[in-house]
Amino acid sequence: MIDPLDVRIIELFTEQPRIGVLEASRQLNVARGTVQSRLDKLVATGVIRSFAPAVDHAALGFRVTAFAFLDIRQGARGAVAEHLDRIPEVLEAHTITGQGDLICRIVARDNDDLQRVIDDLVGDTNVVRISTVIALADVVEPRILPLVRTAEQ
Amino acid sequence: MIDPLDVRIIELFTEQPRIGVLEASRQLNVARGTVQSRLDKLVATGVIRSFAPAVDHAALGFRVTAFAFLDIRQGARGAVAEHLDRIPEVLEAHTITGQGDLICRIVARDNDDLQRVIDDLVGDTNVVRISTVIALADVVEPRILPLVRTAEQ
DNA sequence: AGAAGGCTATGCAAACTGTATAGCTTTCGC
DNA sequence: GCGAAAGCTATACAGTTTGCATAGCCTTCT
Repeated sequence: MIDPLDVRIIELFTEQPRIGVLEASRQLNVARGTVQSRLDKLVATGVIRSFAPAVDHAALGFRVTAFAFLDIRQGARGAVAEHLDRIPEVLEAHTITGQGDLICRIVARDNDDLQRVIDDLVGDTNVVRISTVIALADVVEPRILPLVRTAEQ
Repeated sequence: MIDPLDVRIIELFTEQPRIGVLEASRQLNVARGTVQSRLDKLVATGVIRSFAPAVDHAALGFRVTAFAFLDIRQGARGAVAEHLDRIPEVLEAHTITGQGDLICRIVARDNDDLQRVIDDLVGDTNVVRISTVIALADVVEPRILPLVRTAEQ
């Protein structure tokens, strides 16, 4: 799937994103064309999804993160999906196994604002029930490099 | 906080990350120095956390995503954090309010592999109980732009 | 053994970046 | 209202990087 050089390339661009292909090739002691073709391949195979800037919602003023579990009316998934899609504070949502039908990651400016967002969520009559937990501290910061290293070879 | 031009810059670099400052300035009809200073400021204020490549764990062979809720022994948060940190399949973890002490996002190659990861999680004696839900479908793909737009001005 | 694939090394024109300067306009505080 | 400060435009230039192409070498697969 990916080899050690791929891993090092991903690590390097994660740690020093503005580095450029040429400088990367110098630091890795490989030819520039190699880095270029490896990068191209990583993008082509979907391993690297994008080089989009990572935006910090906290820096934008949305300091509260919460997870919401929604029970929805049977067969209403599509409608609920549209509803969720219209709420910017919903950063992602998945259907899940087990009790509850959906899990959503939501953000808000503060706890009062979170109430507004939750009210917005339950404003859809297809949402039968909602339970919410607030994320307090990041025990493990969002990361992917350790996984990349285990995927090597 | 951020103004419409900042939003357009973030949008542009999200949609066409390899675009470069010069081409961005052309598309936005502003001077190159403006884009450059705006970008610098967005990075300096932390709104843009990084330009790291976004790695797709599914493309690496980790096709199953799950959320695990851990009950842990009182006062053992630090120990558990270290434990979680050593498991590459734990992509993030937060302490949360309400029942349960931690929520983790974990990935695995398949359902069997998920069992292995869960076994690894419960291998810590400080983990009293764990319940897991598997993410089936992405109802709302991870996103941030809608939120960025609402943060404008 | 031959073919295919991947890496190295090299070359060149075109484009981009970093950095700096000067002028213009808008905004802000007094 | 006025001066100061801040932000944007426009321009300049050297140095660097990119995109693209080519040729040789080595390893792996058939």
